[in-house]
Amino acid sequence: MTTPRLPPAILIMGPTASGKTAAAMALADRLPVELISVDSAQVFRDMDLGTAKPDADTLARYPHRLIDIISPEARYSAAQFREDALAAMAEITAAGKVPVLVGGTMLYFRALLLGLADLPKADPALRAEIDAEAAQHGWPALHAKLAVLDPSTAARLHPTDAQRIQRALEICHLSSRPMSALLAESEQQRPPYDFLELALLPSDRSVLHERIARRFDEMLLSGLDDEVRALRERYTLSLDLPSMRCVGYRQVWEAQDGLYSKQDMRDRGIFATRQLAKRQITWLTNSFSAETLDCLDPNLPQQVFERTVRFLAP
RNA sequence: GGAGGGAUACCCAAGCGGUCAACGGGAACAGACUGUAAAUCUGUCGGCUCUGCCUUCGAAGGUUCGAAUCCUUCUCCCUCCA
Repeated sequence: MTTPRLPPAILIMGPTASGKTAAAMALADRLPVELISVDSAQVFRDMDLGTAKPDADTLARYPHRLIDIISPEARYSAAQFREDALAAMAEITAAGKVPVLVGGTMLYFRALLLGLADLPKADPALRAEIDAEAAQHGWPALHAKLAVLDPSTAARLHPTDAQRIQRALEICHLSSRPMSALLAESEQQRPPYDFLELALLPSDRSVLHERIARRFDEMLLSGLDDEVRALRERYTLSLDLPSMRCVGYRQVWEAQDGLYSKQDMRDRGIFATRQLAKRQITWLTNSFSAETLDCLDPNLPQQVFERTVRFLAP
């Protein structure tokens, strides 16, 4: 007796500038699919150029879920993504279509596939308190505190890893249990879908680097500087907001504040994007048992299409 | 033609007689990662037969026990005066 097949879902994962959107559109052209963006930067409204968001026309023809869903003043999270993505997938599946999740935020893919432990959610006030304490005593002091509350987490964190120390302390305070214990108790919960995991990886990283440089120059040419200016006028933003820490936005902002020249800003923007791509690639190759396609192959969209057809029609 | 300033590892840049294979920063490469992830953090980063040795601080000489650091000449770059 065979168990009924789970509804299919397609994952297109790849570093920045790997041609994910083109691949997704190739599917949308010929198959009954709907697209869900898996991108921690494209969730922000009015951040278009720097996040390489598809333009308005493209989005009208190829609607993407989870793009333009929050203000640049707001914060998103992996847990929120999981919830939103699962809701969207259920809707799409109920409508008889196949969800296609496309993007480059590997933590979100991970959260979706493997689930997240039952941890307390972020508490901005508490984080502000912890930040204030860190400003006064330094992160190593907070790391020492954590070593008392949650020795095993402290042991695996470096004393300067501000973000993780903060999160671990936050969990201790909110749940009065150490993060390590909560994680140990959690079970993996893979959603009820039959996933096709595709990884778009470059066979030659230097070619991807060239592509990133070209694309960043295009962003600058098409007015990234003005976009950041407009954002700063329209919203109450600061450099420590997740939106303004996005690659490109941060560098343009700092150049506007005179921290360095336009030329330096370009270089820094390109380097930061390269680092980003590198981290994405590392995640992809280390964390998912995905089928790899070469994102530098000009036939990539066609390959993704063929692979998907084979998957959907066994 | 004259007067100054500068040449340091892949790049920028500190050092100005010994503790210098040479502070920093960037890049590159590797790694960690559970509600900030386009984030945050770590390691390596001249060569080797690697608790030591060898070759490096524009080039060649010199002074000194000892030089990237002082002197001389040369090459190249910048500024100013003609």
